[in-house]
Amino acid sequence: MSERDEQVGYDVHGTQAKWLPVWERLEPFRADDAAVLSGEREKKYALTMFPYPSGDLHMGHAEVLALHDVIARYWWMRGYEVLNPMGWDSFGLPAENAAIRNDEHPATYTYANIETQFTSMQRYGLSFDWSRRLHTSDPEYYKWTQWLFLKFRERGLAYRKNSPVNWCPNDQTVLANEQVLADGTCERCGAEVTKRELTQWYFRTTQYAQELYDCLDELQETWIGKVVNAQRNWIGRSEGAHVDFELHLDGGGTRPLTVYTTRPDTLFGATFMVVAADAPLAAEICSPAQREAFEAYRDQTRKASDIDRLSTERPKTGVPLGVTATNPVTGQQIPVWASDYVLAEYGTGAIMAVPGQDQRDWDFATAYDLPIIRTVQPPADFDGDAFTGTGPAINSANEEISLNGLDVAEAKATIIAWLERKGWGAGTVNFRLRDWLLSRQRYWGAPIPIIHCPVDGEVAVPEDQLPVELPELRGADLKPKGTSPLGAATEWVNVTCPTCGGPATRDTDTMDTFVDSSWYFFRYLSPHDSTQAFDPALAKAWGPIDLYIGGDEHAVLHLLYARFFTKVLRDLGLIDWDEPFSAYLSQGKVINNGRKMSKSLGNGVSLGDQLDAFGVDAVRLTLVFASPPEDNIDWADVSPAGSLRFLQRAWRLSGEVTSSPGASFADGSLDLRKVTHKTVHDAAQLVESYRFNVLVARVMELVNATRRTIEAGGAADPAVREATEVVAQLLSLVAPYTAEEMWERLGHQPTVARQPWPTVDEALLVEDSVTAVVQVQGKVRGRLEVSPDISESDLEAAALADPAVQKALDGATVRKVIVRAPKLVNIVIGA
RNA sequence: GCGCUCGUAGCCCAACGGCAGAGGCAACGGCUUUAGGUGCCGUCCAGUGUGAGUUCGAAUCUCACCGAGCGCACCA
Repeated sequence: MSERDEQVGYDVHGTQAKWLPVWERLEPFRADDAAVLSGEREKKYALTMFPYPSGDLHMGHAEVLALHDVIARYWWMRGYEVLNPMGWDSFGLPAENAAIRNDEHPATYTYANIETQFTSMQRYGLSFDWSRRLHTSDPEYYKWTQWLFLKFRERGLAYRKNSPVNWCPNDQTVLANEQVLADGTCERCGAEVTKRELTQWYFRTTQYAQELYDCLDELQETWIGKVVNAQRNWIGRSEGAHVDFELHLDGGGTRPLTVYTTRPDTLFGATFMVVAADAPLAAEICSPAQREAFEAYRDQTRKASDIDRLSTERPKTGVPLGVTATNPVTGQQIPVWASDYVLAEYGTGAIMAVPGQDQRDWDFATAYDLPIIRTVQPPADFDGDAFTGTGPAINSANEEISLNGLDVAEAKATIIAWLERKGWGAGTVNFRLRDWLLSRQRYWGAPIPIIHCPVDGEVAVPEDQLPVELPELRGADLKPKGTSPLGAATEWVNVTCPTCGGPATRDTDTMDTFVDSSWYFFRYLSPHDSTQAFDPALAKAWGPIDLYIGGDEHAVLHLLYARFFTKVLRDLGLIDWDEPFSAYLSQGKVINNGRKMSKSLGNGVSLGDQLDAFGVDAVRLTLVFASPPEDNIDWADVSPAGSLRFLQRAWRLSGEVTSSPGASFADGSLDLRKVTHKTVHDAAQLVESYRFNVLVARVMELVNATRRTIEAGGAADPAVREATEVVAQLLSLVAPYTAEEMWERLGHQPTVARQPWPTVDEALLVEDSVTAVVQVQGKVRGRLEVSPDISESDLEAAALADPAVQKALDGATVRKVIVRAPKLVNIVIGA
């Protein structure tokens, strides 16, 4: 016992040491599948993002775990059967880099850190069902990651293609689009990402683009808005049209050149075309005369990094391809150019350029002196370049069709219908979302279960041979060399083809670790099942997840991938719901002095130190109380010492209650009982709307009210016992050790956390009297104590009779009286 | 440039369209204490970023602007 503990009487660390083993023995939070399968109890599935084992837990973990635990514990108290599992996302690069540094196996680092984090989580007093613990790097787990990959491939949702891909020169591996930040750097290490042409595995996420987009509407209400918004932006749905131009090749002959445009209404203003310089199409159609210039330009653009390329400040450059195309509405021959401002991977990799209505095309046209035709009438005072606003169409007619005078929306519909009739185009929808590149040239991940055979090509590893386990490599074997380290394990690589029995080789890439985490919440359902990835009956019973809590950094990455996996699993017939996370809440960051905590700034706060100094409960309380969950917490603004003081005040109550357990609360004093029941009533609403910080404030009020009653000589009042028991119960959501200790001191058995939610006596929620405010012209001029069920006419009469109100009225004419019984009267005066 | 979210006491944050303050931190004062710390009691502090609008009434709804955070961005 520290000196401080001795003086205040509350032994923080002793209390922790006392209850932790009791809870381990009682296992109060084990989820009962049978109760849910039988329908005996309603289910709740609480999930928080599982951590990567990169060392011990830090403040960020502490926050999300504390928030998450409030809701899980609340559900238990409300009588639900709660599935609240935890595991580790344990494949990934840090372990591999540590293994190289220390000349060891990545598993050494990984599993040591898992044990450290597990111990810390246990001490942190969380309501996890530890019997469902999993690690994605266990062969028992990644066997099913591989199995799912094969299922996806059977449906054509996993495929290999050659394409320019994002390459991180530091991590020596390819990256998915989602892992490259907006500034062209690696999401993981910050290195500048370059491009490489490689044959890689992809998941066909684009096949689900429309559904992933549409379902966001139903998530709008229950997900935090900015995440839905981020996903909408990332999927990037746009409506437009495909338009076919006839391309005249240099050697004679024609071929169609299809473009995607969101502005088909401006087709009459298309004065040239641009093909992405790095698209194969550009090389195919380039005339011999322009070939040399084109190739020089193309090679130069390939060398440019994304950082340069993405700069919108950069002047437009390009080279003519020496061919022309026919504008289908004007019949004009327009030149075809190659440029790097058109992206090969978006749309068809070619555009119709309408400089009159598109600033990029305008810039290009002015740089190369190409014609500009306006097809939308700008306002008289418009003095910009391209006019991208709406207005009537102009210069847009031929013998067959005229758009002139139509507004943009009408013109679009008209021209699309016409193009469709002519067979020259069609309205279409396009997405920014690309397929998910899942291959990685690193060791510590799930091997891709494919065998390459010179005879049979790509062959799936037969299901009964899964998992394809990682070969034993360590230390220098794992050094990045631009190709997968697995390639060096020749005994592992060289196999016989499952189809023809001839010599063949394994695929040497591993899967992106985001694949592992895209389905872990299914594995929690039956984590020890060796016969299937998960039990569909349990998925039906427990799913979908009722609340998912995690960090914003996964707003598009993990959350989008997990949604994609869920939809595919549904189409595989394994589940019957469409979205994995019914509600999503993102927690803010824990910062210090306005800055992100970091070693270089020297402003890091050690979770372990805080726990040692103030105890688990005070740290948890501080994190929950500091702000709404999604706001950042600045550790400089909060007071764990203040939290500890409050816990001590609450704890002290439990020692001063002199009535016996089981005392009839009905005999207690009404004033305190009303506060108690109102607090319980409001607490439920506060938890369900995730306003945990306000919940804590309300418990503080209840403690204050109870203290006042005791000071007034009410220690034996049953209302004091009732209030203190409620404090213990509500506090168990946030400060489980203190709550359990209070519960015991009040004469009860553990665990307080599994006590049913206190019953609210509705009669106690009704006030005897309320203060009605009387306003004159919206300004408060008087107050009346009235019965809560006073009639509107009585209240109006009382208000008008009030001397203070009479004075304020000063004989003026009452024009109108608004009565909102029992709380408010507003008197409107004047002519 | 487009989009989403948010601006309330010195600070963190509350407030079904109806009295701007629930709770906490900090500060200050008192009591307790040899002292510091702890504890208890009390005090101080804003008219809600700015400007319009809707309304009997706006922190709350609408619009514009300013500022902050986040997402997307040469995506045609």
